[in-house]
Amino acid sequence: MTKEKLGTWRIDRQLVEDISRHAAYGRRRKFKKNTVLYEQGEVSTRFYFVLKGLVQISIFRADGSEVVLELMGPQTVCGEGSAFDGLPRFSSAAAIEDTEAIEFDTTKMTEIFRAHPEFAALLLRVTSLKQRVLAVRLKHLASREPQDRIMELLTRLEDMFAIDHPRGRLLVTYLTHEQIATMTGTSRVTVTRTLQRLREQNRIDIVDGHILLKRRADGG
Amino acid sequence: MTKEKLGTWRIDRQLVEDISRHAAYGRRRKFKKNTVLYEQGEVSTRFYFVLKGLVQISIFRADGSEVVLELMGPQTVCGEGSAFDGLPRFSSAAAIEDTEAIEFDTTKMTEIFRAHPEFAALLLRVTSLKQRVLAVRLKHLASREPQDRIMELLTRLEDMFAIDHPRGRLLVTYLTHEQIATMTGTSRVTVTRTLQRLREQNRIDIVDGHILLKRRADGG
DNA sequence: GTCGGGCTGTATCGCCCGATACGAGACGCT
DNA sequence: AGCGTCTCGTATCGGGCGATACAGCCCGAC
Repeated sequence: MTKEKLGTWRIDRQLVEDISRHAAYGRRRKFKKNTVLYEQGEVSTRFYFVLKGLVQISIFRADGSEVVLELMGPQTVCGEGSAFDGLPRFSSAAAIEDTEAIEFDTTKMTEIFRAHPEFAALLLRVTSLKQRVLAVRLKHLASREPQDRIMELLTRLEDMFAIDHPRGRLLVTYLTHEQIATMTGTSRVTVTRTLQRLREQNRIDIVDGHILLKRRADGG
Repeated sequence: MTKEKLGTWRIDRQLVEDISRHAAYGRRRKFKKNTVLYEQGEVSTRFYFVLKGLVQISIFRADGSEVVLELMGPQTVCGEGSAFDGLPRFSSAAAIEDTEAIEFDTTKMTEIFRAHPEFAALLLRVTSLKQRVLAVRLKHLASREPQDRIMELLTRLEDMFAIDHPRGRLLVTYLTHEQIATMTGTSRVTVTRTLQRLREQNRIDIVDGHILLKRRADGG
């Protein structure tokens, strides 16, 4: 249970059901651990609805360094951005666990939309949600303070993956400091230092290796 | 001509024509300078296709500081993110010039999509393009180096708004150092210093107040 | 057990950014 | 001309982050 690998993204149950209902427009595919779904730079009209496993979405910078955008777990959509705007992939997707996904192709989408306009609305909701998360991340990354950057990630994970705990909310997702560093654009050492500082500020705690976001602003 | 206020966003001509063709689904509205199109936090199903003027999209952080996402000039779309996912606006939009726009409402969209599936595909292209730009910005904001952050903005503006010049590409858009600072999450002083450094590195030049991106890797 | 690898916690050092302040120049207004 | 406003350039100072290095720990492999 502890340290089970989970994603950093989730969509609401209704949306998942709605997408699943349209699964027939795509085809089921399997990706072995450490294989690539798509690669930054290539042009493709395909996108994916992850059913099982874990897919790491990352952007490689000109100097070769990697920025991890998300870890997409089951019931998430990825690759739809570049599939719909027709431009080269701006990110790479690699299965870091054995993965199953439904692969959709946008080339026939206009026809599908005519018969099933609700599927179009659905996809618009998904791309809009992604736009939102990216914008919110950007808001925090605009700050140069590591604490802002890291807390943004933690609160986002709280929204998606936390369970209740007597002293607050416990993050089910397990991430190493190294992973947090690549997702927040800081160094590993700074992540350690910052988490330490947050503990001193009584805002978080570590329980069995997992991060606990303490309830705030209550006399305790 | 110099210092005319322009936006920081543009979409290709074909996309503009396609959207204009569907203008009948919305209604024309005017916004006076310094009025608000929508505000962060509110729930709304409306989005806008700007025809004339200039709209500043910004996110306000918890401490009150402002991160400017974009300046949307004519022939750009804004507000579609929150209009389609149904969640509170993650950004605010304010007309900083007298502005005319077509206001669309998403509530009747499923019906429209049935008759005009190409309109759905169009909107998906637009949201996907926004997702792309946000992701690319994120890639650079992940770096803590002001030079990366600022160069990202400049090259993006180059793609959208530069004209040819004997020594490189001249940015038509005029931005004060202060504006660049709020868009890149740095301080005004650092923008000045960084641009100075870029001039010393012979990567940019200032021509008549406008930034010139010098041609690179050519013996000069 | 023993070894090795991955992760976390610290320490030191250098550097660069942010905060702050002030002056110069451009421009508009009266 | 005189004034105010906006912008850019530059200086000082303090702090904190990145780079680097190393120690302790856990855990799995053998």
